[in-house]
Amino acid sequence: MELQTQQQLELQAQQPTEEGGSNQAAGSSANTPIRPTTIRWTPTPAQLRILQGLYYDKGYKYPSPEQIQEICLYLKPYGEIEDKNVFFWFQNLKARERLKLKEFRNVRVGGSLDLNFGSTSSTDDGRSIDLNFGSTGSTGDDGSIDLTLGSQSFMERRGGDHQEVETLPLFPEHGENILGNPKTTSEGGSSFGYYFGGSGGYNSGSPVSLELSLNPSGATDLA
Amino acid sequence: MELQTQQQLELQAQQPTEEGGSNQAAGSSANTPIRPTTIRWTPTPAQLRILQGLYYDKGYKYPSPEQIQEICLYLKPYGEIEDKNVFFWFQNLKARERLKLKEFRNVRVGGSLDLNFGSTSSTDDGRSIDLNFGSTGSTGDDGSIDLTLGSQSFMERRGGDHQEVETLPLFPEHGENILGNPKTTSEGGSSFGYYFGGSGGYNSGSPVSLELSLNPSGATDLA
DNA sequence: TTAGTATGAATGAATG
DNA sequence: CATTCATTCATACTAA
Repeated sequence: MELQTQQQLELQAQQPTEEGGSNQAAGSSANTPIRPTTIRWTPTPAQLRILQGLYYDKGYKYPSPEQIQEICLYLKPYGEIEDKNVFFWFQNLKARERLKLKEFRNVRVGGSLDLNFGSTSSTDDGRSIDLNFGSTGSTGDDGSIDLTLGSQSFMERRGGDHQEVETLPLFPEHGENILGNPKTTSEGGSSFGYYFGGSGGYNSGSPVSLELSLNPSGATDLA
Repeated sequence: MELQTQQQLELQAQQPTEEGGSNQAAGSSANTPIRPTTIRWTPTPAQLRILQGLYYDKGYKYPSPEQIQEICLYLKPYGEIEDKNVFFWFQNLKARERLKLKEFRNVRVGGSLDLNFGSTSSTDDGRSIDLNFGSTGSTGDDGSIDLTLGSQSFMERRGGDHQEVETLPLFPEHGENILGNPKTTSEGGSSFGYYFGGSGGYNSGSPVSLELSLNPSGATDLA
């Protein structure tokens, strides 16, 4: 892999997230006699299947918090799970797919590099998660390199591969009001656009004489 | 009910990150061919403590741009930092706290999760896990959701230990705070229990009167 | 055992 | 303010 000098100079205690590690779905499957010493959540096969089904089959790429919760609740019977697990699961899956696509493109340009996808090493039997790349438009290998991704606004916005897959009847929970002109958010608050813009004095009449009274009792603040 | 074994495992804290060594020293240097260490800002422990102290202890949830600058200036000696870092930090913390709370509040789930994707199931894949959930209150455990939301869910703060923020020597304890809610949490440091000021922006001209006394001794930042 | 990989978790950054 | 992207760390799991 493209493992670069992975140096961790600044390490921020990333830590435990006191969550019960108990997994082992109370579910039906009797397999997966995993050790009960799981710190982080590990989706049970059933949960995984369902999640993947939602993502791939149903096309739920961007579940809202409400949906996340529903999914979580639904998955509860299949094993210990929390909202954040679902949340992260979707986040990660999206991120990794995007990652792969990006690498794929790079590889293609470079010439022929070996990339070994697949081999998901899925201990599970059934479902094979096939990652279908080249979802964006043509994907024809006719040699025409069409990186029609550019022309993003001003700043470079990452891959513009938003799903927009299809309009499937998602959760019948509540109709999302799709306003044609959702520009109703009154801005002007703390958008801090001036940080980037760098222009404008923005010295509005907010003379908050904010004074930090610090008692630097020991700058070399021992950790 | 899913009774998760609350096994508080002893987490080894990797390594005590020295705060003094501010990362990303690049920038000042003319041109370091070396790989720029860490593109994005990573708060040093000291900075983190201070920020958390401001947020939790003092209750600064909506720092004005001016305040942000002050904070940033104050944090400078503790490591490389910019205004936008502070801004983002507060934004993110607020957003995530809110999300966290949202999950709690949201106890109302229709339970009508419409995921009927039993497609590849074929006739029988060996597993007897029913993937058909209907909102029709099936007697199964899927339809009936137990609203056992007693435990913390979704994005809990990392690390059970909230660090020793309480001994924040800086920041005068003025009874006044930006939003008027002197949470003044005790040593607990639990962050819950905030009120929503509304999306109207913070109160300009906040009564905060901190005194800025930058300690010129940038010794912390060992060169 | 160690190494490598897959992936959960966390968070800074950014956009609308 | 909400949502999402990107990057990184930490760990579960598998292979050599």
